[in-house]
Amino acid sequence: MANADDAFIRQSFDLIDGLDGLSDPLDVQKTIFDLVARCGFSYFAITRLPQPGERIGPNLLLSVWPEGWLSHYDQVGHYRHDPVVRHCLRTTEPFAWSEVTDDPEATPQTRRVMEEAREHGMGAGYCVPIHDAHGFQGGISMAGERIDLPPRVRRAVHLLGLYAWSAAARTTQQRPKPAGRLLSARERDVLSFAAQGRTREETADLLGVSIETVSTHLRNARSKIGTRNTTHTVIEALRLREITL
Amino acid sequence: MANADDAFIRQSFDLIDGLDGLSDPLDVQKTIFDLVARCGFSYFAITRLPQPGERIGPNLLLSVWPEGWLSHYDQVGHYRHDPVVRHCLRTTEPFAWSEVTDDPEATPQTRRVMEEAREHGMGAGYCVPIHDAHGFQGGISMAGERIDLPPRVRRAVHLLGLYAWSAAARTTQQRPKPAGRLLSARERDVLSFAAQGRTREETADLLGVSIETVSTHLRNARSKIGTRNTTHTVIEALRLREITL
DNA sequence: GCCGGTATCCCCGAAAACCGGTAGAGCGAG
DNA sequence: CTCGCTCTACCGGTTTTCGGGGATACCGGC
Repeated sequence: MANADDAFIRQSFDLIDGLDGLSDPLDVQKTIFDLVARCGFSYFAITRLPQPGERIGPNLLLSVWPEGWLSHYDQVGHYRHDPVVRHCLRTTEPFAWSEVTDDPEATPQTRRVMEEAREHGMGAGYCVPIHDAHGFQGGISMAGERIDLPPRVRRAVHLLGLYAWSAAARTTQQRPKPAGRLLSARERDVLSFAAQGRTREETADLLGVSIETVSTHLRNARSKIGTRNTTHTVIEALRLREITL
Repeated sequence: MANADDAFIRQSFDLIDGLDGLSDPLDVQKTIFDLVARCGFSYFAITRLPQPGERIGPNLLLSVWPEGWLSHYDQVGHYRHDPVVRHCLRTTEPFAWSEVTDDPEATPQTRRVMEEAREHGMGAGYCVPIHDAHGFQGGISMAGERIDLPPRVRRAVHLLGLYAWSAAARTTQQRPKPAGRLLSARERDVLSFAAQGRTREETADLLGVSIETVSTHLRNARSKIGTRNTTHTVIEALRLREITL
């Protein structure tokens, strides 16, 4: 049995090396599904974290998922109560669904999500949360009637999930990489002053420009980084090392 | 050779399973060092991300690191220019130091960090960035005169890094959590949300209190820390380690 | 020469944050 | 049992920021 496990691990590692070369998302999907199927899973899904109010549907990167379950899931709004999603926000380590269903503070809605999943042929599952420099980003879930993963296979699945995510993200979305510096010198200036608690007016005086100019710089910085207000922008700019204290 | 690699992978997986049982940080350190030494590394360090303005020193969790290099690193303020740290903010995948030193926009300071590292016996290194639900948290670096990691060994090291981090964080932090003695718990809550770009109204909803209460907390936090507005307060609270990202 | 990015400036209405004062309930320490 | 702190909540008025339009000018690259 241990030999079978090691064989699986070897295969996983080979597959991970192979993922880099793929450019068609369907190839990635097929490759991953072949492997998770060998662990006894019938389904898998790689998904981004939906924005508040958004549905899961448009955020699915790759999936082999029960017919109807996804639309039902979105329709009912299960996302907000899904204990698996909740747990992803708390941990970086992969976990079996069964580990989170006996949550002490489980609500009726929470229980309902899991019951209905079972009715769709997903009585058990395993989830790998994905985090990056900006926090929780999504996850990869595998599901079937029942699962039985030996510890070392779990590790391999963990690693597989991480690279599957990268491959899925890479092949399904063509995003212009802001390789170099994201912000202009002036934008960094105004954010530095903002970090010191300066108002736009003060910053304008200190830089010798008008308050509208400062506002424009702040606005452009917001839209570049994709933040919601100045505070958020300053924090993110700090994290991106665009500014220092 | 492939057999040696597989043997290493098996060992790594066994070690990962064993980490859970350890409670003494020195055991963790010894176990990890034994393994990384087998890959040809002479040093390793597991470190948290320092808060802005802080030094690396107090944030090292576990390390076997060249004498003098750390203090020099802190003294010179290398941290702010270290290309390895910079790269950790952009990627979740492990990388060799050599991959980031030929950065097109390398500054003289950046180059100096790497040159001085080489003089301390660390001509090459490999780094596994660590991210959790709150973003970039730290990393584990391995270094030596020269490295040569076959792809599958890299994967194993990646996984090892993730679990080594967990074990290091678990065993080393005896947390006097009331570290934040200046602000109240609620004040820290509202500042954390503010750091995420939430409005007072959103924060009020999320905390289940009225918007006036949130305003009061923000006001009190401002007057306690002596800051000028919310942005300033968040930045200072971060520096004071009252909140984390 | 055109285009994209940058830097500058302008306007205006809506939304949010700030300010200062007030105040009851709860709780733990002295 | 006070005293102090926290958490909660409200009010009215002022200041600041946000959002979405504009505009002009410079510069560098294809």
